[in-house]
Amino acid sequence: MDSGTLSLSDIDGPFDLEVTIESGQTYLWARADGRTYETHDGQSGDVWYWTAYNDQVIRVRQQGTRLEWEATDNVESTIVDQLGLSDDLDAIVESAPDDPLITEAVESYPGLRIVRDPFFPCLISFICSTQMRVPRIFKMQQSLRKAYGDPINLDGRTYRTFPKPSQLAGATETELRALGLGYRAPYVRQTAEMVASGRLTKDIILGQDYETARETLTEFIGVGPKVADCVLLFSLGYLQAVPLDTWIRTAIEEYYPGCSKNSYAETSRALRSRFGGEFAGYVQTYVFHHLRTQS
DNA sequence: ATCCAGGATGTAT
DNA sequence: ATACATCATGGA
Repeated sequence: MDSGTLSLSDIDGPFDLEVTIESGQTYLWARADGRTYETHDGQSGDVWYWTAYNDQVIRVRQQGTRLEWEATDNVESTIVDQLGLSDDLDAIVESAPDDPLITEAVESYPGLRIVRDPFFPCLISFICSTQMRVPRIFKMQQSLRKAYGDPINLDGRTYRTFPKPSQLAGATETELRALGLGYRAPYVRQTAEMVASGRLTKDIILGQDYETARETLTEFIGVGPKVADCVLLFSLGYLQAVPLDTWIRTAIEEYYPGCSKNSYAETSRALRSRFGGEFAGYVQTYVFHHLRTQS
């Protein structure tokens, strides 16, 4: 086991571990206290969160300006990357458009950062997210770990890694339905096969501009434009991506009716521009979380 | 019981 | 290209 502490006073802008992990942008971190996802008890200062993938377990907890970690290896750079700690959040917030909804959303959740989940787990989790409530999406990912992941030990406790592409490709549709995936079961299996085959990789997508990358991602089964945007934003660092989900579409109707166009691509362009362009995905995530926690 | 959830796919036009 | 029905599951 390895461990260490990251000083959060060295990064640009604030950081809040709880709101970052529990704002519905990642379904790959779990609270070590076993409490339900989205508890929002505001007392997560002592709560460890864990994630596991690629034979690696990571535990983190925040205490003020200290981010403690324990892991199977030295994961400092991984944590900095996955939790968006190298983003200049002060500059991003400063550059956000100045309208009432955005300002209120951004000011309500200081330290909310965009995560960079590992590609395959992010892809699978958002394929599972369609027509599904947030807490259940999280439970589905935990079920996939239990059924297909590898047990891995850290400091006397056993965790399960998120399954690798080959592990999920070997699942049957019947098995996946038994885990409660419903009609998403064949999507998950087929997409896992595609990733395992290596004919469409993360690096190919990363070499493409934003809109091309979104089109390419929809080649995966069960991935439409919205899920593609989520993967681009929450895994691949396309911070201009604005996933158009039901919450954001409602916000468009109420606050930005002019952005409502006849296609996903056009509406996306309009809202992306309205949300400031380069970091529109950040704005989208603040607004999404704000709308969801207000009602 | 009926409705709905961070939508995508298949089919018909 | 665009419109529409259909797709499981569990919680309210």
